[in-house]
Amino acid sequence: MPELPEVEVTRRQLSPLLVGRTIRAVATTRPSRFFVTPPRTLARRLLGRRVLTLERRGKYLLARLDDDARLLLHLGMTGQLFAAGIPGVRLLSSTRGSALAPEQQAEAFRPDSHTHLIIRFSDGGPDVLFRDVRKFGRVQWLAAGESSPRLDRLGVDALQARPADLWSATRGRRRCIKALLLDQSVLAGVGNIYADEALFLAGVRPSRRAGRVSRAEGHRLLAGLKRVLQRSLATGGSSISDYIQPGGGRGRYQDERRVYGRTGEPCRRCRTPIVRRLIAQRGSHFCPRCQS
DNA sequence: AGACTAACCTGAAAGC
DNA sequence: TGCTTTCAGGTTAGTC
Repeated sequence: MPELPEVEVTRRQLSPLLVGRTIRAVATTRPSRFFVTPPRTLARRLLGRRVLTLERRGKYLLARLDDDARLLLHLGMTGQLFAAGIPGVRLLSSTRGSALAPEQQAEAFRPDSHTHLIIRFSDGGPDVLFRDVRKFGRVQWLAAGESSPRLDRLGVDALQARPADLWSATRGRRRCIKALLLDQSVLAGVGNIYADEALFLAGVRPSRRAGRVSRAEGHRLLAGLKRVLQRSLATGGSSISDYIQPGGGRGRYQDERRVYGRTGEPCRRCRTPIVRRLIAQRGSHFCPRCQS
């Protein structure tokens, strides 16, 4: 699922497809929760606007427009932002990424019922598409100066966090450390995969009470978190379920996972089978021997 | 404060 | 084989 690295990879690849271009047409699917701003309103507001910047805040993407309005995007669980006409996207969007037949790889994506937003530009170049099978993603238009509770709630971006940020958030807290890591108001951008990976690197069980995490462990936790986030960024993110890059490529970080989705497989450090348990209402993976 | 639940959504996987 | 049930999870909202 898209977390900080996937969203940042998306931002980097989507930037040149958006920034500096003027919107000529907008096509959408029917109104749904996907559209925080109703599709017709959205289309009206975007028409004729030029995109000035594309930035990331936690798992959100924020496009600034030339009228000082902003377009807020969230990929949710299965969101895919990409350029139209690139080969193979439809097939790559299926889970598990089985091997593709060569003739299928050359097949270009055509908008389907899950393609909720299509943006066309005045330069006639490639369209930008937002596809989301489960519709957990969000699109919202923000007027100039309009605040957004979603954005305002976010804590420090996980890549910018300092040990003191995590330390102060854990002091005296009874909730488990995994829940705290997933709390976007504490560290923005962390999701299930990287929380589990970071906890493994720090040797801390996801079920441990946050207040019981020592200063040294907290330090290791944040260092481990940044390490896995940076490494994932460098490998193009994790293409575990539906994530694809705007250019159609797949990330490779899933090959480097230490615990996430490795239930029953041997721990890479001690060979003990990785355990999966429901913690903080999330599937949580850890090594029962390496993490305490 | 925070644990828990429901809701949203669909396709894959598991169950029968 | 084929139909049915379960499951996955980011975020918000609401209850206790």
